[in-house]
Amino acid sequence: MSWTDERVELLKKMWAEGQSASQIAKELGGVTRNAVIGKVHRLGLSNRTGAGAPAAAPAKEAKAPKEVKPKAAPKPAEPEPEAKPREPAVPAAAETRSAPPATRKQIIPAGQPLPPQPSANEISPEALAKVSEVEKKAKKLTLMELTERTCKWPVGDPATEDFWFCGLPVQQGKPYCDAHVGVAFQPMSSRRDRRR
DNA sequence: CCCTGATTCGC
DNA sequence: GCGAATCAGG
Repeated sequence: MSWTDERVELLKKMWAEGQSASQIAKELGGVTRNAVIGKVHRLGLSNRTGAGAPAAAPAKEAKAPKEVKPKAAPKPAEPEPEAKPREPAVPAAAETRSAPPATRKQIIPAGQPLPPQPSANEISPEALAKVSEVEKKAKKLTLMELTERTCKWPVGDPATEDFWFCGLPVQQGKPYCDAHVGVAFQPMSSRRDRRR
């Protein structure tokens, strides 16, 4: 596979969207994430400086255990005369980093406080708070978009438009992201069996 | 162990 | 230019 125009464009697009190199590699196919990263660098867009992203470049030096190669390459800045407006067509799949959708309507209606799963009688309020916070950042994936590494925590009512899966990166091994693991796997404290 | 991007360097 | 190997970190 070679870097055709289209492939490069897709690469640029996805990189701009904040996709990881490995994800891009998967999408493109025929390349590894290393290839993607290498290309990204060659294209000179290693900085994912999108909108308002703080480009704090910490000076990290002396990290070459083998050879010190002071790469004195005076590269001031590349304005990149890109006359290509990004189409914000789909607000639903908005990225998380730069455009927080301001006032998000409360996802969980008061009448139906209990989200998905089961009887999480008493989960630490902090965990719950974490969840509701995370849900704002959720990728909001559909069933088909889930992968082995996306949080499969369902949010909302399946019978409604307001239903999606978290989709954030899972905590290694687990089926859920960090926050949802917190409420999914309880310390099994109050798991008292009521005698029936 | 899973992942991330960054860098080097032989090709 | 390309990207595997490696590095450095989460």
